[in-house]
Amino acid sequence: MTARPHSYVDPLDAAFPVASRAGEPAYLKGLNAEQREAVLALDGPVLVLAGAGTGKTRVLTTRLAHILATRRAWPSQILAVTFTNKAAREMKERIGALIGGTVEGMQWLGTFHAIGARMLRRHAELAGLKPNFTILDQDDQLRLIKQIIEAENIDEKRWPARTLAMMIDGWKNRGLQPPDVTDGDAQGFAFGKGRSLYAMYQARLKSLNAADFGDLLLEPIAIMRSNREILEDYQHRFRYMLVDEYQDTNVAQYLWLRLISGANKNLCVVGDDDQSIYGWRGAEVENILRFERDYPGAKVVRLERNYRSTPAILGAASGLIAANTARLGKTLWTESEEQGDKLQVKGFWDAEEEARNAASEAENLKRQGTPFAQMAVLVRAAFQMREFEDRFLALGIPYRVVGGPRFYERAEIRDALAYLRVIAQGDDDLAFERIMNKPKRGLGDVAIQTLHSHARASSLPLLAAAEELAASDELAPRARSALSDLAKSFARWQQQSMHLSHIDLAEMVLDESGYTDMLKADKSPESAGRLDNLKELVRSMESFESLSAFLEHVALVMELESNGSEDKLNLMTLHAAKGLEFDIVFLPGWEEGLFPSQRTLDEKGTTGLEEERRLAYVGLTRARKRVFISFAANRRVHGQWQSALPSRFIGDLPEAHVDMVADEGFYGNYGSFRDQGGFSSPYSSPGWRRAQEARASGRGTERAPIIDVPAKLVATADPSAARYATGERVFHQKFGYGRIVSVEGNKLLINFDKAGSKRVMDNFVEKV
DNA sequence: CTCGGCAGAATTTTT
DNA sequence: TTCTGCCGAG
Repeated sequence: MTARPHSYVDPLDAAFPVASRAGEPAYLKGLNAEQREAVLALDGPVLVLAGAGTGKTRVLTTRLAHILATRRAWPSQILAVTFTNKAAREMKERIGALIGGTVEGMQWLGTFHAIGARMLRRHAELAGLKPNFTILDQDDQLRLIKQIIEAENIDEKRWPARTLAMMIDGWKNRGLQPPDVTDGDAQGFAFGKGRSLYAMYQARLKSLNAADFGDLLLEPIAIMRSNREILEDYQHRFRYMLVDEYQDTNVAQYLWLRLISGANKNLCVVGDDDQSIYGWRGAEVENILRFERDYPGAKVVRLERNYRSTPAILGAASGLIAANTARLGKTLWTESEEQGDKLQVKGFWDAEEEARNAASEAENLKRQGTPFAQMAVLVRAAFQMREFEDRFLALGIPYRVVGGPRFYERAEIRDALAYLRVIAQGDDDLAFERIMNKPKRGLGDVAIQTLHSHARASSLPLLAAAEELAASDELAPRARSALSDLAKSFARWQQQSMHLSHIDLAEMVLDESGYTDMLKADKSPESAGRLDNLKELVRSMESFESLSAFLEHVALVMELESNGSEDKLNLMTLHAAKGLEFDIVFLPGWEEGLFPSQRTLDEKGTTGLEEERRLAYVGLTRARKRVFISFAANRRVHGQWQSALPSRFIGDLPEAHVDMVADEGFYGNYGSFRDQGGFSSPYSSPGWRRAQEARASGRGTERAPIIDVPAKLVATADPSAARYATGERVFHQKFGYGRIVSVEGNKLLINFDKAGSKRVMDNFVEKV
C-alpha cells in the first residue's frame, strides 16, 4: 500500500461510525437498480452509459462516497477527473453532503488540466521547467506564436498565427510532440514549416518558463513514459479512478488515463456517446465507443431511466438521435404517465419575429407561474443572441447570458493580471510586454524592439533588460525615462509585495501604474464597467492566501463564481447548455445552413452532421416540460439577407410528438407542403427544391421585405411616473451613453452614441 | 508615437 | 453589420 499522506485525519470516522458493518448505508437509498449497480461495481473497469437526465452526477458522487465510506481507499488515493471546474466543484460539494461535512484530502479531484498542472509542477524539471512555471492562456499563446512567425519572416497574412495555433493545439490534443508530427501534417503550414515552428514554440515556452493548456497533459505523458518510477508511483497511488464526460476525452487525455490506470484497472468512466459535441475540439467519440475493447472484461451499466423530461420530449429526442449511426444505443424511458405537451415547431418570417414570439411566449409562461430562471433560449451560434437580447431589453424581461465573454478574458482583467504576474515573477516576459505601454507611456515599437534585442543579447528577462537599458543611452531620452520609471515601479512593487497583502498590493499597483486613471479618463461607454470589473477582481482575491495562489487559480479557472440567484431568463449556446436543465427550452434557428451548420457539413461531412444532431439532442433533453422549436425564413448574416429552409432535424422528429404550427404561411404554404409528405424530409420536396435552386442562382439572396408588425405597445403610460425627459443624457449597461429622443410611459426611445437608436425600458438606464 | 480611417473577416470554445 | 488589425498621416 502506498504511503499515506502526512498526518491525514479521517473525517469518515465521525461520519460513518458503522458504515461498513451495519446493513445498507443511507446514501444508497433511493437509487434504482442500475444506479446502484454502477455505484457498487468497484472492482475492475466499468463503463457507465448515462443518458441525459438519468442521475449521472448522483451516481458519480455516491460511488465516491461509497469508496470512502467502505474504506476502500483514502481520499488521496482516488483520482476523479472532470472537464469543467463547475463539475469538479459540484462533485466536491455533493460528496461532502453525502458523507457529512467537507472531504479533506481529495487532492486529485479536479479537471484534467488542474490535475495535469499539479503533476507537472511536481516534476517540472523533467520537462525543462521550474515548478513555478506560468500557465499561458490562448491569448498569450497566440501572441507568442505570432512573434515566432514574424521572427521567421513568414507572411502572417498568408499564414495566420491563428491557424498555426489551432494546428499546434490539434497536435497536442492528439498527444504529439514536435518529432511525432507527420510530414503530411507539417505540410499544412507555410510549406512544411509547421513542425519546426511547433518545435520553436515549445523551446520558447521553456525559455519563458511557461506551459500552455495542452502541455499540462502532454508533458505529464512524456514524463511518465520516460520515467518508470514516476509512472509506477502514480499507478500505485490511485486505487480508484473515475472520469466524467468520457465521451469528450481527446487522444492526449486518453493516453494520460491509460498510462495512469496501468496495472490497476479500477477505472470507472461515465459518459454518453449521444452527447459528444466537442469533436471539433479534439474529442474522440471513439474513446467511449471502444472502451470495452480497451479494457477487456469491463462491466457496462446503462442508465436509461430518465427523471427529467416528459415522454413527449424523450420520444422526440430519441427519434431524432436514432438517425445517427455511430452510437452505442440507449433508449431513454420514464415512468411518467402524462405524455406532456407536444413540442411546438413554428416558422417565422425573420429572426426578429422569431425572438418576438419567444419573448411573448416566455411572458405568458411567467404569468402562469414559471420563473424566468426556469426558461432558456439555446442557440447554435452566439450571433443569434442579438435579436433575443434586443427583444428582452425592449420588453424588460430580465435575462442572463451564460458563458459569454469570461471574466478573466476581459482585456482590463488581463492587463491587471499581467501587472501582478510580473510582480510575482519578474521573468514573465509575455505579461511584461502586455502592459509595458499600457497605459501609454511613450514606449512604442522602437523601444520594444530595442528592449527585445537587448534582452536576447544579454539573455535576460525583459524586466531586467529594461533596467539595464534604462541605465544606458541607447534609447531616446523620453523612452529612456519612461522605461526607467517603469522598471523602478516594478522594483518598488516587488519590494512591497513582501510586506503588503496581495489585495492592498493589487490596489496600489492599479493606482500607481496609472491604469485606473487611464480608465477614468476614458469617456467610452464601457470604461465604467471596466472599473467595476477591476474592483470585482480585487474583491475576488480575498479568498486566496497569496498572490501566487490567486494567479494559479486564475490560470486554470477562467470563470468567476456567478451570483445568479435572481429570476432571469437564460440565454446561451447549445454547447454551454450541456449539463443544465430547465422547465422550458426555446430552440430557435433550426434552419439548414445554420443548424446543422453548413461549415461543419462542408468540413466534416456525415461525422459533422451527426455531431450537429447530437447537439440538437442535447438541446431537446435540457427540457423538463416544454420545448419550442422555431426557424426563420430570412435571416441577416453579416449584414446580408439570406433565406433558408427549415432544418432537416425537424424532419427527424417523430410526428407524434410534434405540433407543427404552420399558420404563418411562409415558403408559399407550409401546410400543403406537409400534405405532400414533406414532413419527414422537408428538404426533398419539389417545392423546396425550387426554393433552393432559386437561392443557388442568387435570386434568393435578394433583400426580403420585412413584415412590419406594429409593436404591441402596452399603454402602461402614467405620465406622472415618467422619470425621464426628452433630451436627457442616460447610460445603459449594454448600449452605453445616449440621449433620450422620446418618452412613452416607461419606454424610452434613445439615440445611443455608439449603438444607434433603440427602444428600451426606463429601468435599464440611469441618468448621467 | 499616436490616432484615425479602411479593408477583410466573421461557428461552437469545458481548460 | 460589426469588430479587428494594419497602415499612413500628424
